[in-house]
Amino acid sequence: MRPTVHDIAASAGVSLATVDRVLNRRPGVRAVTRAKVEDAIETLGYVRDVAAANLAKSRIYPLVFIIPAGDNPFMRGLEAEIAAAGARSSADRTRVSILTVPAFDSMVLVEAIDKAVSEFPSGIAVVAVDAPEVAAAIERARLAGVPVVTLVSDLAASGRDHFVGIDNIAAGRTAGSLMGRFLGDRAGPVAVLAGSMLVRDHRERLQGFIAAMAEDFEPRVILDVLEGQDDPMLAEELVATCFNAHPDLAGIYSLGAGNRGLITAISAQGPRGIRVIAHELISHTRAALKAGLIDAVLHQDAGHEVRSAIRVLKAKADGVAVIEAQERIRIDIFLKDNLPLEQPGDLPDPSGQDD
Amino acid sequence: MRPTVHDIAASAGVSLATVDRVLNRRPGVRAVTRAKVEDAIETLGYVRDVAAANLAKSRIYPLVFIIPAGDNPFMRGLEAEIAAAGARSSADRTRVSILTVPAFDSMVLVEAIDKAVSEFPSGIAVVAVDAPEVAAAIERARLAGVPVVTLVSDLAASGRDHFVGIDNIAAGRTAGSLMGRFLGDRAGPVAVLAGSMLVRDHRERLQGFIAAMAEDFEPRVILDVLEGQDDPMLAEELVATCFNAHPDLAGIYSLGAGNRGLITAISAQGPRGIRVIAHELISHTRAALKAGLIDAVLHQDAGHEVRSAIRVLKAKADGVAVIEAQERIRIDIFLKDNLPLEQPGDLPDPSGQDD
DNA sequence: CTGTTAGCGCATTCAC
DNA sequence: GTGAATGCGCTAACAG
Repeated sequence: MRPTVHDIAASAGVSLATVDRVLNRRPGVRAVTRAKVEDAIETLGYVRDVAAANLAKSRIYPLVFIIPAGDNPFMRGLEAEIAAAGARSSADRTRVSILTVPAFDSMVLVEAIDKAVSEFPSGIAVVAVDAPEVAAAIERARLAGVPVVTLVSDLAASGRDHFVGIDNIAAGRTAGSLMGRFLGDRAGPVAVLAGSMLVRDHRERLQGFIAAMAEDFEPRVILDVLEGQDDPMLAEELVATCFNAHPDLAGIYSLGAGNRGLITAISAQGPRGIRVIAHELISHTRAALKAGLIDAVLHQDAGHEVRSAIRVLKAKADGVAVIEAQERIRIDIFLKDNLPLEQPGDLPDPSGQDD
Repeated sequence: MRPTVHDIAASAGVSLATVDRVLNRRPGVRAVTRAKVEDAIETLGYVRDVAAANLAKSRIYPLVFIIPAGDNPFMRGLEAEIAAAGARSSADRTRVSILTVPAFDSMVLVEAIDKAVSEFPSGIAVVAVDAPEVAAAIERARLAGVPVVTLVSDLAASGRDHFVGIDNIAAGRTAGSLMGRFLGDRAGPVAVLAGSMLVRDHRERLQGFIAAMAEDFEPRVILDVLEGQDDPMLAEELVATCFNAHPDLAGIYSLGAGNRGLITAISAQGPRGIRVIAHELISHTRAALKAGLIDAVLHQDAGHEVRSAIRVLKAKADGVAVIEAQERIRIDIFLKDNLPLEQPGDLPDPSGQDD
């Protein structure tokens, strides 16, 4: 039987209240008494029953997720996963709320963070915008004692407690490595379609892609990056123009969220054997993968990210350790041959817009 | 505030004990009373607090893992992950024990299952051997009310509650798809190195590989499968012989656990530009990936599998639902560019033997 | 500074 | 058939 507070109280010759005080590092205990108790804890190998503690405290963990608004399907899928976690929240004593803010607007994001902090939640998960004022806001949250994790897009300089997301440089390298192997001896330049070079994820993916292509394969021209602003119309136009300008185009790496435009442009060209690698498995990319229009899709599992963020925030709030391996978000690689079954709640595309 | 048993007792005009009886479907309640209570449960939207219930019951979940003995590094890594979960077991009210049995010996496995069942654990996870007597043993376990999940290797006919592992046909298809793309226009046959065709996982991977190669790419000779019995010496010999017999060999798919022999044989050949795809990320395959001797490694995350098995068994024991998406074991694809950081406890290779 | 007591939500004796 | 009382391991008033 595991030792309980009673056991350590008896062993140390004190009362439950005193044991509780040292367990929870509360003041009002003499150093000697404290030492006796800590000794007993040590020798008995006591570990606190968190479930019982939470029961006694009637503790719930209010958690705030701050994510970009807009019709980016990945973000909407993320939101759906957060909502799904919220529906399960009674089981894990958690209460999650979602704040959506205009994408890429650091000032509004700062306001949202400050507002969230003012309500003293147990933790905040935020899709960060790469700006100093945001880092400062996160810093304020931490000073207020509110754990913060960055989600999907990191902001290391902020001193956030943890980052929940993939290694985007590695993702770019992976795309480059696959592209190099897929192309083999085939000549011709490679195009890169991004959303915006102002976003850290996109920059890092590009950086990794270029590095891997350069290090491991024969020299190959990589065309100037096309910035589609994650807008399907613009992306389609850019890609179509690129096709015309480079009839010998060998491959395309789409590292952002402009995939519907990309797919439209590729379809319009007919089969030219161009190798295509894109990011995020959503309905459009899934269909294109099946149809052979896209060769591979790199992906991050939004459900995993949300569950991980919740586990990590709870752990930080309780000051306990997490299982590192469980919180590592994988760079999933999907070919048409290892597609997971489509599930009802999976990354919906509610607006019928694009990604 | 969530409704509690008190609320529903008050609402139904009965006592706590009666509420408890209908909650736990115990006899001794009149139909009318039961109806009243169920009504209150329904209208108040009561959901039981499992943590509190477990506290009251002082419940722990004894879980038994039955896995193959021997020096297969994947299995030893699996064992390490089970042990790691055991070390954390106090947190989740779980107590895991490990039974190792000789590999591929169905009779001993049956004995182990029956023995485990006789101690009435909360659940059993077993790396199944594909044999009818094993299916029968699993069936007996379920009749005894003990939930069973198959781990890594399935046995669907057994009526197990759940399978924790990857889709091996999809894994084979994925390997085939990658191989086809990696080879491109390059001519030459492809070899397949397996452990044994008596094992279901290996059969399924081969089947998927051949199907994908045939469906999606130009016709290509796939040589007769080499059965290395997961023995490094034999595997090396078979691969070396194959190299000599087929100077134009274009690729090798290693779908079993004979990778050290494979790697030795490839190294001995010097660079011939042969495309190699293997299974399971362990120290040898990791090194070979970095060195460029292997192009890609398909992998299943043993840590995830163990944690999933525990979650599923607990859920089955409590008769509650699992989060499907969380329990789907991915076919991880590793290139040298997306290798996870090597962690101390990761898939050790304790015996210095092989895989 | 330290101890006593009640209670978190639920399960389980025992009476009635 | 049903209810009252006690306790699981822990925290939080409130006394002293």
